Formats: sequence, structure tokens, C-alpha cells
Amino acid sequence: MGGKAAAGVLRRSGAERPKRSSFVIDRIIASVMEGRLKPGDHMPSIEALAQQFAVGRTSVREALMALELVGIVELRHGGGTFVRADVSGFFLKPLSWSALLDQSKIAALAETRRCMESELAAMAAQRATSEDVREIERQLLRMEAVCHQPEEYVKIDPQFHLAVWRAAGNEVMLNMLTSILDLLRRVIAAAVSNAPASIEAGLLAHHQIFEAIAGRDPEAARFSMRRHLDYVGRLALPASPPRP
Amino acid sequence: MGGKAAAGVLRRSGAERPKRSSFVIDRIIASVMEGRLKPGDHMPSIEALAQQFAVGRTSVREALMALELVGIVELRHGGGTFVRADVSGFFLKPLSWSALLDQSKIAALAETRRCMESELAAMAAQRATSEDVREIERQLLRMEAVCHQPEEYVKIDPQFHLAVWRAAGNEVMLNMLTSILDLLRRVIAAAVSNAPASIEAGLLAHHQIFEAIAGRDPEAARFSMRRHLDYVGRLALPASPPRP
DNA sequence: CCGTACAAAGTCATCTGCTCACTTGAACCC
DNA sequence: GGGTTCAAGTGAGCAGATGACTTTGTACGG
Repeated sequence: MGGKAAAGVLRRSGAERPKRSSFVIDRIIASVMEGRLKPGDHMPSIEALAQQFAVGRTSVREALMALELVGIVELRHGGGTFVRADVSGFFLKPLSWSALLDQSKIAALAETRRCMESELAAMAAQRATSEDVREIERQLLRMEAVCHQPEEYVKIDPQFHLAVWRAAGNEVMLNMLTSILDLLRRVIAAAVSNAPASIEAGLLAHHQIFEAIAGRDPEAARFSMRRHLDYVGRLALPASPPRP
Repeated sequence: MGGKAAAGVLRRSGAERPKRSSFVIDRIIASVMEGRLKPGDHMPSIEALAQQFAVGRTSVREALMALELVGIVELRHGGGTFVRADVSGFFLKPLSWSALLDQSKIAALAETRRCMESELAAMAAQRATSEDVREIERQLLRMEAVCHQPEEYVKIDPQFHLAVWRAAGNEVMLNMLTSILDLLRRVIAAAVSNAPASIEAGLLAHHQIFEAIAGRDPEAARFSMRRHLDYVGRLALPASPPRP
């Protein structure tokens, strides 16, 4: 019984089994809420936190990794731990894991994108600043410039959409869509390579979307975005049975 | 194709630095995908996995905890590790850290919910099975039954929406919304307690939503759902400046 | 005086051995 | 047989050591 570890100091007879890391998570979140830790801050080292909370490094590490998974903190190898408070980025990795587990989710992901993005287009039409509109137009011009180079086009297309999302001014949806788009990238490339001619159609569609946003017409923006995505979706996924 | 892992742990020349736990996560997910591990299975002990993957227990443990957080596996203290029967969708373990959300992020989340849910209502109107419709109606009746008990009402209201989401048949959006709803729960409660009279209005709105879905009218479903959420949103968040 | 190269300190990443707490199942007693 | 007890198995957690990477401070050369 005489080990060196001080583990098990708390022995309660009753029902008490909240994991150590949960406790640490709560404390860290409390620190963020109370402003002791601000986004961007360099937080204390794992060692220091372990001492501060009177737990082992293991528990602190588990807590930090959980918080990193959800996007609240960032651990940099050798650099320290930083607060992100970027709750909008939660469940990005989980999403990609489960997508891996079930390829059939790709269709659902594409549909999710369609739903969110058409709404964002409408929101952008209402809220875009003139700066936002300029940025969207800039991407549109870039696309036109490379419309005969599929590889380049495929790179810039997402930039256009990204500009629209930003203009909508909802960071949560921006992050969700960004992660979804990451997962869909291969599908998008497939759509273009399946039908190179679709670039022209895409260009036209993007033009309509831009005009709608610049003209502050939410309904038109929603409609043209939805039609565009429906079109692209059909190209990439010939058959899409959303309900098994 | 076992790949029994060469012991070569030290690699200094290459730019090879993906985290050990990520590697383990990938391997475990692959095992599930290939059917070597089936839902409900009792997986090998941490020790055994560590040996199998030629990594330390630490890395295996981190991987398993991440997978548990996402709901892919379940760790039972003293009992072993199990593949969860329900790997169909990612889900964020109920997290108490939702408190971290500040007002502006709550607004963004609520807006996200509004966008997704109105689309889901339309999808539900198109795809709901008669079983789905019955379930929605059942929840509606339950709500009516408790419309004079705010505490009960607040519990059942989400059930109604959940039934609609399920009927829409998009698991990705279902899971996203479920996570968001967890974060928004307090807002919902606030809306009801701020304006108890809103229960009647809510009941009416839910009725309209149900009628639209049962009547296979996507546009009406979208519209009534959106109006309902706009209303609730205003109750909970008096002032909502979406663009800072 | 400024910028670069190098050294040192700080920190995360990971392995390892150990102890405690909990679960499970089988031996055991009534 | 039914309930109890006990031991093996396994996760939870701690602490020390080592490796790798980042940051920072300092000395050197221009």
C-alpha cells in the first residue's frame, strides 16, 4: 500500500465519479467566461494547470484535448495552449469522422450545404456591406478570368462562395459550411470533371447570384443559389436517394 | 494486410508528424467500417490496442476518449470499451460548456437554427412517411395537453421539433440541430418564461406547421416554421444586431 | 545599429510503471 | 439454488523521463 503516487486521495463511499477531466473542463470554461482567459490568450502550461487544479497532468491533458476537439482551445506542439473561444467551430472533426464511417452521409452533407447556402445567399443580400459586395465581385471576375482552366476554376469557385458566406455575417454557419465544403471538395471536383461544360453554366449562375446580392434581392439570391447547387449536385451525384 | 507495425518510432528526416492518437482513431474507424468491429462489440483492452498499434497506452487512451466524446465508442470504468450500437450519427455528448456562449454567438446559433429548421420543415413535407406524420401529430397532442403547464410544455416543445427533423430524413442536419438545440435550451426556456402567453401562439404555429407537413405543402411548412422561429427568437432576444 | 545564427528555456507529445476504483464472473458458503 | 465473497481484468489517474518543436534571448558579424 505504500506506493509513491498520491492517487486516490478522494475516496467517497457513495456515488461520486465525475471524471477529473470534466472538472478541469468546467474550471477552464469558467475562467473564459469570467474573463480571466480571453480569446487569443496563451494559457498556463499543462504542468501549471495541473498544479493549480490539484490534479495530474493526464487529467488536464484530457480536458484540453476535449476542448480542442470542440474548437475552444488550440494546442501547439512546443508552443503552448491558446484560447480560441471559437465556439462556432464546434464538432468539425466529429463531423468528418462520422462521414468517414458512413459514405452515404455524403449525400446528406451535400443537401445540408444546399439548405444552408441558399439561406446564406438571402442573408447576404440583406446584410452585405459594400465592401462585401466588392469582394464577391472580385472573386467573380477572377473566376471569369480562368474559366478556360478547369484546375484553376475549381480553386476559385469555393472562394466565391466563401465571400458570399462571409457577407451573410453568421459565423456559425460560415464555419459549418467551411468544414462541410472540405468534405465535399472531391465531389465538387468530380462535378466539374464530369461535365467541363458546366463551367459556363456555373459562371452564369454565379453572375445571377452576385446580381441578386448586389441588388439587395434576398429572394432572388436564395433562388439562384439553390438552383445553382441543385444543378451542381446533380452533376456530381447522378442518383441521390435521400431516404433509404 | 495486417500491417503489424514496424517498431520504427524514431523518424527524424521526414515531415511526418500527425498525432499518434489521430492514427489510432483512423485505424479504429477503419476497423468499424470494415466490419472487424461491430456495434455493441467489446473491443480489446487499451493495453492490447496499444500493442496492436505499436503505440503507448497514452495515445490509445486519447483516441478512445475522443471517440467517446463523439459517441462512437463507450468506455466503462472497469468494464472495458464498447463500440456504440448507434454509430449512425455523430453527436456531441451533452456538454456543460455551452455556458461559454456569449450573446452574439447565441444569436448566430439561433439564426442557424432558423435557417436549417425552416428548410427541414419543407423537406419533411416532401418526405415524411405516414409514420412520421403520426409521430409529429402525437407530439402536437401532447403539447396541447400540457399547454397550461409551462414547465412541461418546455420539455415537449423540442420533441415536436425533433419529430419534424426526423421526418425530413437528413441525419447530418438532424445531428447538427440536436447539438445546437442543446446549446439553445436556455434561450427557449427564456422565451417561454418571458412571455407565458406565447404558449398559445406557439401552439397555433405548431398546428400550422403540422398541417403543412401533413398536407404535403413544402412552401407552407417552410413559411410557417420560419415565422414561428422568428417569433420565438424575438421573444428570447429582445435586441438582435446580427452584424456588429 | 541592425539583422542573423545559435543556444537555452519552456512546452507539448508520448512512453512507461504504478496505484486506485470499478466491473465481472466464478468459486464458495448457507 | 440463491446469495455472498473474492480475485482477475480493465479503465482512471498520477508521476517521472525522454523526445521534439517553438519561442526567446543573446552573441556575433555586417
